[in-house]
Amino acid sequence: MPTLAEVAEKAGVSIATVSKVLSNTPYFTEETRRKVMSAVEELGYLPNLAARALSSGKTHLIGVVFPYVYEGIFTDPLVQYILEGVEAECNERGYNILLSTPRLNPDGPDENYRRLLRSSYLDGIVALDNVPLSSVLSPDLRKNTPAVAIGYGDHPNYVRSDDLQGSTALMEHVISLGHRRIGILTVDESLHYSIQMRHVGLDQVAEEAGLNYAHLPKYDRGDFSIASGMQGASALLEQYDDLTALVCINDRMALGAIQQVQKMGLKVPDDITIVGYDDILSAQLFSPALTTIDQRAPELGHRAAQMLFALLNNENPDSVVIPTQLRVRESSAPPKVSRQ
Amino acid sequence: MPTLAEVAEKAGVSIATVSKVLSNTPYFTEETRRKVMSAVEELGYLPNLAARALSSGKTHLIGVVFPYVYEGIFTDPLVQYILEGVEAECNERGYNILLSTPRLNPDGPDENYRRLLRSSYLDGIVALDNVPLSSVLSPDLRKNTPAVAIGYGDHPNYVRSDDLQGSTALMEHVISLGHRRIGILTVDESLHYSIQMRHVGLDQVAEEAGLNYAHLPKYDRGDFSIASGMQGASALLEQYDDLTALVCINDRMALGAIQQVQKMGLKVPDDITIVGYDDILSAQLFSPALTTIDQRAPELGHRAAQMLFALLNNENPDSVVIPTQLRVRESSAPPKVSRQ
DNA sequence: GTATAATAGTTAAACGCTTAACTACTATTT
DNA sequence: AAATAGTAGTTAAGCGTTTAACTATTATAC
Repeated sequence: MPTLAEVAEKAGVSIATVSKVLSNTPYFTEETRRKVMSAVEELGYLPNLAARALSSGKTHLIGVVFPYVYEGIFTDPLVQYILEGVEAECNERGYNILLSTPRLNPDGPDENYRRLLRSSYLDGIVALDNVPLSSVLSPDLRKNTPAVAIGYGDHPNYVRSDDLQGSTALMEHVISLGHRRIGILTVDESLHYSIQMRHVGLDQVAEEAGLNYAHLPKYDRGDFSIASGMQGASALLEQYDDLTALVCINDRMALGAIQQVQKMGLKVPDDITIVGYDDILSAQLFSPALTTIDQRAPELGHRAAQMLFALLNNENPDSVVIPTQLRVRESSAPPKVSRQ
Repeated sequence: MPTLAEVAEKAGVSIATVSKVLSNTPYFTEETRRKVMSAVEELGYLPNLAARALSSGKTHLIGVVFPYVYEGIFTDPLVQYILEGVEAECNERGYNILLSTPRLNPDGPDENYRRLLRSSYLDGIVALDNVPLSSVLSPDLRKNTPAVAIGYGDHPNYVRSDDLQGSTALMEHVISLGHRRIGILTVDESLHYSIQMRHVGLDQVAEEAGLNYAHLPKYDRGDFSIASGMQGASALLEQYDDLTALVCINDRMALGAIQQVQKMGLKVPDDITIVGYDDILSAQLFSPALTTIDQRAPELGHRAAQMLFALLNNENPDSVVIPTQLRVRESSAPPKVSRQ
């Protein structure tokens, strides 16, 4: 690959002049520009990005971080949409994306990841940070690099989906339909801040309606998967056969639950209401179509990236909470009089 | 950030010695190692990756490239699985992923992307390269960097899904059920090599069964979306109301087609058979569950990455064609006698 | 007891760029 | 006409590594 020096020689100027022309720093003539550009053209010169990074301290690389919280993390719709949003913003500004998916150990994210972050090789970071046990953006890790968190970690700059408002709307919907015997299908809440927030929302609405949330039948050994939704529904209904509604912490578990109760001979929503959270593609396509919460994930990625670039621009952007949208579809209905 | 020089000073040795210790290059005493390591520890030294890249010529960065062929490219299941497979392999070897999603213009991928590739900043590239109009891995672009293509571009090293075998199996399934009046829902084949291959498979099997493929009713203005599947089904059935089967070029169009024919009062599969290609999550969950082709996308990513690392290791890996698997589900059945 | 080889460490060049500091010249101001 | 400011370009230092070439010391061979 040709270097600045070769271009300079061919153009008959110094390498500083070439650098100036290429970076449009003032003080050169049109004549010089032409000489330089035609030398660049002829040689097919391209700047060496490593050298540029070393010299300028800027890599034009944005880290996008998703902790590896479960197998198949890239099939998580949240991940897809965030990636899409961040990519769009970066592409527009000529930045590249370095994708990192650290494995989480009890003592923090993996070594490679920690080195990467602390080495300040990245110009900025957007991280999905919702795992209480091990933050991918702890103060120690992010101190060298501007960062935006998507989630509930304790960061100065964050973008969040309004899980409280979403779960509130979901539970209000179910209760306003007339349901009182409600089962909850969820996961270990220590896994996720946003799940914790959803619980808070469910709890508040339940209490307001005179239900003791802590005493509602609960299956909390799910892992977000369809299979664990089936298991959960099966376990709950075996023990509490009078439930008229199942509120699920995500769509995949809800879809599993629907399949399971149908297998058990119940009709959704006639015999039992089932609702989810996320509004994945299958939620609309499934029969019955799933009542769920759209957390508008594409927005999360866009806003997070915009905030990061504002930060890089030395502005002081405000953190953002993005409201969700209840999608009422076919899987929820008032309880049957006979089972009520 | 502390540098090698500071570590060297603190440890009382030269920077070359520190470098040797850190890279485990022979010829230092245990005593020296201890001094160096404790200096590293105390200062919290981390290598400057830009400097390392400049000096060594290796960035430890693998480019993963998906051309931006349509909006929402990251929700494409193929993309997700490939990303997942490549990430797993890179993570294991301590490489990072640079994600690039070039926009395609008639005269090639966008400028930024071309500069990135030709600048040889990446140690290697895995690219989804299936767009005839504009390769993201043309000889000109990849000449500086080892690369593996996923797709049908003319590359020395590639991984492909066996679209010919997949489409053959799909069409054989439909025809062996007894269907003769078959409609095809597809997209402009100039968009995609793998779509072209699927057409070839459908064609061969049709001809073998005595059907003239070119004369089969065809809707080819789809764009992979559910909506275009609905449109296509509607358009075809309006003109040819005696069709007993619709073969769709991907699952999302197939799911759209099913919804459309149901809306028109037809039952799937009783009145009409509909099959897809891809085996996305919704294909299993949909009711009726979709008969389709599983192209085992996770394998594509894994194999491509393995091949790339073999290349980096100066081996001569063979290109790979990965067989697909027919998934027979509920949406296909023999034609009704009355409509046959 | 000398030649040879192996070990331990240092020096300094190289990677290719950015940019502060400088020179030299021309144009403007007073 | 001298002082000042602006323009065009050069020189050289610096970014933080890696690594080839070197020196110095110690061990081994004969």
